[in-house]
Amino acid sequence: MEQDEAEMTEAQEAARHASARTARASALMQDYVELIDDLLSSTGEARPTDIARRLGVSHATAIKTIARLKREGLAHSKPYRGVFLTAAGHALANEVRARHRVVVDVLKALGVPPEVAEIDAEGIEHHVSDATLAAFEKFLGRS
Amino acid sequence: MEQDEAEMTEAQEAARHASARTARASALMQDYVELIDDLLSSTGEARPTDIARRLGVSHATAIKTIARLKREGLAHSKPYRGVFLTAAGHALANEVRARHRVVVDVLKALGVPPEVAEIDAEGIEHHVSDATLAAFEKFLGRS
DNA sequence: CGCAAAATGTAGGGTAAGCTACATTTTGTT
DNA sequence: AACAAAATGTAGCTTACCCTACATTTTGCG
Repeated sequence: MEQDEAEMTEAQEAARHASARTARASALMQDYVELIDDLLSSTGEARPTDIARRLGVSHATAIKTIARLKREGLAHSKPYRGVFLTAAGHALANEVRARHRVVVDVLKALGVPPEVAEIDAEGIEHHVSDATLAAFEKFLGRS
Repeated sequence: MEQDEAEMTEAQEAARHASARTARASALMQDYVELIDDLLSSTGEARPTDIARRLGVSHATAIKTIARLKREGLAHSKPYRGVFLTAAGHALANEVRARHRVVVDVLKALGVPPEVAEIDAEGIEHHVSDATLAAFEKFLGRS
């Protein structure tokens, strides 16, 4: 019994870490999709160079990651023609942006300075599950 | 002017992303240190196999990461003799644990179910800056 | 138009973190 | 003491993400 419980806890902890690893792995994809969506709606085009500059990486890195986005069906592009999102990519962008906004708002509501809230939200948002997001929304609604 | 402001915003965004990347990179080290500290205080020893099982990775992966901890001055060990933390490692573990607890408490205070709070905190805690942590503590203190 | 600058793409290298498979050492049991 | 099982360590492979350096294509301007 005790052993069963101990193993259960251990398995749960392993699952927690696995979950965090998965979130870390998809965080970059989400950042790219969100940024591409921003660029498309604000300037009409998303060029690798702009993406790279906004993310603070070299354009070579951006191009490689964009290739991965394409492989995963989130974006498409033709050489020298800018990047566009697929329906899946666009949907993901919307989800991510909504989550981002809620996280920033919650942080600010808790007294975190706005600039700091923006910075921290960038990392936090990728680890906020649906259940937590729902709680955040409820909290904001009645605060 | 407008250009300066635009560049400023762009640089800030790049910095935000750089910051998130750094946090992601150190998250794993923190997880290891926290876990090793837990194992040492609860069972008196931290063996690679136990660490691997608790993190949900193969023992080979755990051993490689422990080698990195040693390289970074956070831990030390001799072959077949378990892992121990340096003073720096121990200090980091305490910091990380405190942050973890505060994050879990804040999530719960916001209405996130306890089990979910534990899971999400595992990822979130690594992105909580000192300023945000301070705000969280203040919030908990008066809630 | 033609040419230089900007953007894009490609090649190749580094580190980190994961894995499986195999080798070695230690532990524990008979 | 000897042997099997468990733990530990090593080797080698994969993928991701970052970089610099170089090649190619497009763009824009004189």
